[in-house]
Amino acid sequence: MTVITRFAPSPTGMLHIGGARTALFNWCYAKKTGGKFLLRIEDTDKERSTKEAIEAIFRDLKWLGLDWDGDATVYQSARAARHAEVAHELVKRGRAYFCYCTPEELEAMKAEAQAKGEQPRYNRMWRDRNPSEAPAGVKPVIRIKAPIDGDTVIEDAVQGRVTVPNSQLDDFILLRSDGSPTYMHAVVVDDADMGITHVIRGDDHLNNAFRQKIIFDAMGWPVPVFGHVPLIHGADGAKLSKRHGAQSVGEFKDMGYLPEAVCNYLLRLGWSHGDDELFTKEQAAEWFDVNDINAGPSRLDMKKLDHVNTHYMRLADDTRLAEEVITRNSLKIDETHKARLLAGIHDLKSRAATLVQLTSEAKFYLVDEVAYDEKAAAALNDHDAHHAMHHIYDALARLGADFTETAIDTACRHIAEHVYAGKLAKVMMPLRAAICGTTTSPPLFKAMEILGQAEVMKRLKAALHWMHDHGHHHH
RNA sequence: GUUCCCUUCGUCUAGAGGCCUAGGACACGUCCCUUUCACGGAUGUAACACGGGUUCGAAUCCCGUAGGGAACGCCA
Repeated sequence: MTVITRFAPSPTGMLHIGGARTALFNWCYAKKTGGKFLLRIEDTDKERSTKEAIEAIFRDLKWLGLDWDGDATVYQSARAARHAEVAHELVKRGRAYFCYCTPEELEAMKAEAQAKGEQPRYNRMWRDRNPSEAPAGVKPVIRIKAPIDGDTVIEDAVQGRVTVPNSQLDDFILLRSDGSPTYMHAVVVDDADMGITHVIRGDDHLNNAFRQKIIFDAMGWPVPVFGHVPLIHGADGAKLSKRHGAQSVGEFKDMGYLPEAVCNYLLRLGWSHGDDELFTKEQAAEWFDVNDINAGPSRLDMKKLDHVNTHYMRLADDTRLAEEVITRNSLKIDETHKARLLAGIHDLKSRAATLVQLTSEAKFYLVDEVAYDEKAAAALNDHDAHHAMHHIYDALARLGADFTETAIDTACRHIAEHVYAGKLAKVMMPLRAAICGTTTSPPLFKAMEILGQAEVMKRLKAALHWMHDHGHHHH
């Protein structure tokens, strides 16, 4: 039997991080078993479904590298006729029936149940009643004949055996009075028609699984293997929501996380293969088993995501990262800037946790005039610094064609040795501030070599002017 | 309210009755390296929710309790 899994998002919003993980699990399982991974858009809620959301789902899945099989994506809304057909077939087989209750009657039923402290449930008044007794002018719905006695049991691949007494399940609606299918019904018909063998989804659907099994059974269709994955929570343990910051894949992308890092992190959240921490989704697919998904919920830990991302930043190709930096910048960038950036990116990428950080730390390669941040300004606004800067300027000017990392290093250490009793920091602090406008940077001498002598001397001169204008230069 | 699910360091987790003095990763502390910040290396703090069973032996099996979550629509 070929394994067929699916991801079935409803396009009512952006692709959620939890949804992405579900997709990842389904993708991995299909890959592992040599099966298929299908995509179905559950757009039966016409009020809330949007074209933008559908496109965002495609975009984000592709960004994550999750390719789906099948000639075309299945749109649930396009299958309404088939859903209705199955519902009527069920009536014909005596497994479902028309119900002519009005919304008012249902409301009364609910109120009565609540008054008695019971769960609001349909009282099955039309289950065995002859349709000839139907009131005129009421369009019926179709309800399933749910079993009345016994238990319904699901062997869940994640949660284990789950049993619910049938007394808890009522005759829920399959087809609305306007002829449209309910979600519960549409899902089953689609999963059956698509040949889905394994349903891996959020555990908010665990309760639905019982109801869905009833439909599968009524049609005599094989019930797929269910695996209900616990939801991802925020750092405080509450359900992920807007106040936790990012929750959609697009937001993680904007925050500068690499797709391979997001995949790795998400896969490791709630699933494990021993102590393995860093792996590609292809590697995970080889290891993957639904049984290894954890039954308990997990929390999003941005610090750990940062760590995973740091790992993949280092592995990432220089050109790719340079392009990311350029597109994330609003600066006017020419060929000289690009060449500097490409030469400097290697040292830069091992220091940044995200593309956003990388972009910010690469900025000094891309500007023509350095702006000093607060700490850099403080470092320059200093008597010794001004003194040192003159020494540096003179020494570097003498370097001429030998403006290499090594030569610069030697020159700076020479100054430190002879003027500052060997304290190299006395030279480095103002120099870094002048070149980068910050108090942190990648290895500075190398960066200076990349910038080139002309650019460096220009920046040193600018720093000297700045120091002059800011007064603390009496020596 | 009813039903269902969950519970190992702060977080993600390993763990399938003896391999557990409970392991790894992130975070945090200390030290080393160092031109800064990182990285890296070393090292340390830190958990089986609670209470009963079963067993020679329980993080692991069973039952309760507490806490957390989910579902109960002519929403998906």
